[in-house]
Amino acid sequence: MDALDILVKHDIKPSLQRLAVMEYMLTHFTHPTVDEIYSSLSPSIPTLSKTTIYNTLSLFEEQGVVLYLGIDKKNARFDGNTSHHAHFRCKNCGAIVDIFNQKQEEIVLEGHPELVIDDVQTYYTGYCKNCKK
Amino acid sequence: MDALDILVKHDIKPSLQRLAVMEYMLTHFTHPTVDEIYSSLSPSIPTLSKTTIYNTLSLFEEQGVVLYLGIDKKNARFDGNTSHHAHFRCKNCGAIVDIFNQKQEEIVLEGHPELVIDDVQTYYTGYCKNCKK
DNA sequence: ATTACATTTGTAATGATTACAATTTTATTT
DNA sequence: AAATAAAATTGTAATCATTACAAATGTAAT
Ligand SMILES: [Mn+2]
Ligand SMILES: [Mn+2]
Ligand SMILES: [Zn+2]
Ligand SMILES: [Zn+2]
Repeated sequence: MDALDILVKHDIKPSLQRLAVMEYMLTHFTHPTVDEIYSSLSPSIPTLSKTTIYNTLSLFEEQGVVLYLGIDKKNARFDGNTSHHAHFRCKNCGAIVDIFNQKQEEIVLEGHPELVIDDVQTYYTGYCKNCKK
Repeated sequence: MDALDILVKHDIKPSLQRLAVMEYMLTHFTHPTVDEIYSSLSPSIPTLSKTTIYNTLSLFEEQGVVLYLGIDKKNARFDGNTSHHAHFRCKNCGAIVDIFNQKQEEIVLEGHPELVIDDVQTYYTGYCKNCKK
């Protein structure tokens, strides 16, 4: 399913800018920052504004086509993969990698029937292969 | 174990300000922001600076006596309870409550022997008892 | 008492995010 | 097709949490 399909399916009008951002998120699973997305798209869309990236990602998040990740103290991170998975951030190089863990599936919130759970995010922190001494 | 014991045990010199912050964290498990801690302590320590709160929490986090929580987009949150537990944030009222889940204990990172894991944080999001319609 | 070192404080700088009004684009009506 | 209305984009300014830094204060060692 391509960018256009996803936007249409979520009742998001597929403008040039929105399609470009969606396309980017579907081809870059590096959990990019707003700046990274802007820097990458800006050359091909010279009039692009960073505000549009903020607006677009905010809209995408509301509609559930991207995931907001609060794993990075400094910048917001976004994920085009909305399926259930965890994340790992390397304290040294800052890389954020996906963790597809079968046990992850078992994390259900028992003992708290009073809470309505919409979302779960699990963030691991440590050192990646390249950065562990 | 009181505030002084904890600081001494972690090789943190127990200044008046540090003791006050530690004491606060041991009596308020509301996952407070820097501002909340500052506002609460400021009256009794009139010369207190907000920078000291930042410095102190940063030091405490390095020494592992408090936990940094990235569950809130706006402000950093801190937790005086460093034992293994998850957190839930209500989208409406912003309350952050502890989740002590037995299954939580099972979350071990398999299938990624190349990663050195230092920490895991699980953040649930949704609506609390008061806020669900 | 003097000196060195650690901590605290106040202020200024940083920088990501948001607010907002003007402009441009797209859709609807005449 | 022109006019009008609505939606989206853009640029700039404001916000505000956090950090940087140097001066002041407090504490320990000589
Ligand atoms: Mn991911
Ligand atoms: Mn907690
Ligand atoms: Zn790394
Ligand atoms: Zn609530």
